[in-house]
Amino acid sequence: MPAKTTKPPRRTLTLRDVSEASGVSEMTVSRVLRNRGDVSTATREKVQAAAKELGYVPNKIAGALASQRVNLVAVIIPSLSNMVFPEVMTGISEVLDETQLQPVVGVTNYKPEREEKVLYEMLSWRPSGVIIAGLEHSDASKKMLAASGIPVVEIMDTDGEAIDAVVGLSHRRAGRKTAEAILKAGYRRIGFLGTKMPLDHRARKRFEGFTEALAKAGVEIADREFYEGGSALAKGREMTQAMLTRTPDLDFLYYSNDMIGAGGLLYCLDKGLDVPGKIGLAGFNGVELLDGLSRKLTTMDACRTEIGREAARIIAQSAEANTDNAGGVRVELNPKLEPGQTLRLR
Amino acid sequence: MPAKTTKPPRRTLTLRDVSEASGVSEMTVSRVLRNRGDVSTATREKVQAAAKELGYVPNKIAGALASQRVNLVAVIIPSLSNMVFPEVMTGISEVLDETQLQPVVGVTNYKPEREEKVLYEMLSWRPSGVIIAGLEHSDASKKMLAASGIPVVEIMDTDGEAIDAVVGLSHRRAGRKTAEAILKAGYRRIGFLGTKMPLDHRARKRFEGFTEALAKAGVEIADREFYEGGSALAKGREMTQAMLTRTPDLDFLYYSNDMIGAGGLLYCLDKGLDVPGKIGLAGFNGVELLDGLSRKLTTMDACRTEIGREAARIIAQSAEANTDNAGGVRVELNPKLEPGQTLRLR
DNA sequence: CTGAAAGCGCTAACAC
DNA sequence: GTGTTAGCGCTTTCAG
Repeated sequence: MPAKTTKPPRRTLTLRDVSEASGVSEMTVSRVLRNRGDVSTATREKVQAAAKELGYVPNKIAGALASQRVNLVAVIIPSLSNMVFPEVMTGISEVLDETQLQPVVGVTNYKPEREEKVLYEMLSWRPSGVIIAGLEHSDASKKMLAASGIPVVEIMDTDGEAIDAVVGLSHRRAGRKTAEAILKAGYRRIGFLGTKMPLDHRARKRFEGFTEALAKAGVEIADREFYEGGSALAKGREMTQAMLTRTPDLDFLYYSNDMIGAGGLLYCLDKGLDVPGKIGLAGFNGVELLDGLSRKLTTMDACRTEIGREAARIIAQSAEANTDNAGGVRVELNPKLEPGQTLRLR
Repeated sequence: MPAKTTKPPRRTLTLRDVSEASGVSEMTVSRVLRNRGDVSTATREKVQAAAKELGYVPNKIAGALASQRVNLVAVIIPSLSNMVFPEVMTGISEVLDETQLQPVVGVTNYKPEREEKVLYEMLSWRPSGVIIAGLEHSDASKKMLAASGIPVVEIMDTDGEAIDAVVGLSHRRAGRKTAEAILKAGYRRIGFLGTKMPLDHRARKRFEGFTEALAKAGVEIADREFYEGGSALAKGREMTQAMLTRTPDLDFLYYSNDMIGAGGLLYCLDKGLDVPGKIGLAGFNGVELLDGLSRKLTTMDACRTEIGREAARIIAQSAEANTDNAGGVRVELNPKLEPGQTLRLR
């Protein structure tokens, strides 16, 4: 048995290996592999054959260091488990697929300190741009973003100060508009059901806009209930039951998202309640997933795919122009209430 | 106006900047920032202060190139929009959060050529390991994985040949067990509803196992229906209606996933059908999201979180040991049918 | 069309 | 405890 040896560092193939295998200089091999500059068809084919034969995969780390270019876009979002962010991702991918850029996602779980860490990690890879959810960030995060020297697009929300570009909608206004529609339909005894998370700023802003619009009409929220964790559908059901038991004379329930709204709807239908006659319901998001429910929930589409697309477009343009910011573009979408079948018509 | 100038290359802060700002050598600054080696508290603090003040973010590209170490784990999955992969991600993150490793996800949309491209891109960043869904890959993909010199864990499925390690379950067996339970409950006129995608190998294997077990009992699928795209809940509803209209004497419907199963269940309940007396239903996955339905769907939990956790553990161990593969570990989970309330008891 | 030389920003390894 | 030196694997630049 041989004496104790230090493990040889594992090695992967390099340009040099392809160069030697093909008898072409490293530089020309590099040109072929990147489709840059003119290379004769003969050498091109020789190189490609050698690379494929060896199973060579270029080392982007070295390439990025040398070229000072990294075609990654950092996408920082709070969660992947509710339906909203995967749709944003779809929009982003759709646009970036047409470019050299690639999205890389980081998930914060709605925690500022995690956001800070994720951001730091991603920035340390020197991406070509950042798409980040929300306008609320820790001071350190803001500083990093400002100092990053790359385009930054904050998405989802427009109620607040942006660092660079923003694409989203006013959740305060969304809450207000929903309240107005509910009042106009004649409902007056209104309950609110939402997430407990104080860090879901957008849900908070919708709630604020909602109560504000009610107040203007002299109406106050008659009851409220908050939840945390678990299956949103089940929670919506439970919360609705609890609330209607406690406050039986409610005639409308506003949910902070469609999933709990759907749970509430199922509960009401199971109980044989007259929806939307006796009691109306509304959610928020426009989750396509729920299209198969017996009755279409009143909601407001958060335009998630469109937000993703637009943010990606802004990044792609800035990257192309090689600017160090996104020029402070501001895109505010203005979603309408989709009446569905759980809000009575007047 | 100044003469036309070439844009100065944008520069971010480097170790050198921190070194100059703190009056400490680059090497020592590097040590402080990585918590490596002994550095006096005095210099440590000087350096940290300078770094924070400048808003310095280290350049991992350079670091990775120099150290030949990249603490990324490539995770390659078909989709983020059904509920299954986000849960796998949860399991992966849970375990990797305890380590230096970071997951980076790539999405293939069930397309082998996309998988190949995503894999190539990810391998070009020289990750510490790969977690990839399924056992079916293009030859080129298999070659790349084999040549990568890093641990590879294939997840979800165990019906086939693995490249290195595998963590999953036998979908063929899952289909078989479901069929056996259905037969045992006395159902005989059975319909199948699933995705059209020929590339969802796991759904295909469940179907194969299912029909195989039925055949053994002399039973044949009485009707079948496949869908593509759109809201799964809505599709489940539509397909169920179509099938029950076409073949009214069916007494059981097996769905290839819980979402369409839920759509079917909603349809049956809306129609006032006697579930599970007159007609039984079963899905696959154990989607927690659906817990709030009026009746709990019979299903089989695919152990998604556990699969993610186990795969991550294997990668973490291999990375720690600095081996160039995962040692061909094989973990096969064995989920049981969860009877729920849409399968009649005998 | 092809090649040679000079780094990119950091860290390993070793000296002091 | 701290500094010095030599690359990591590629691309940029410039010369043929």
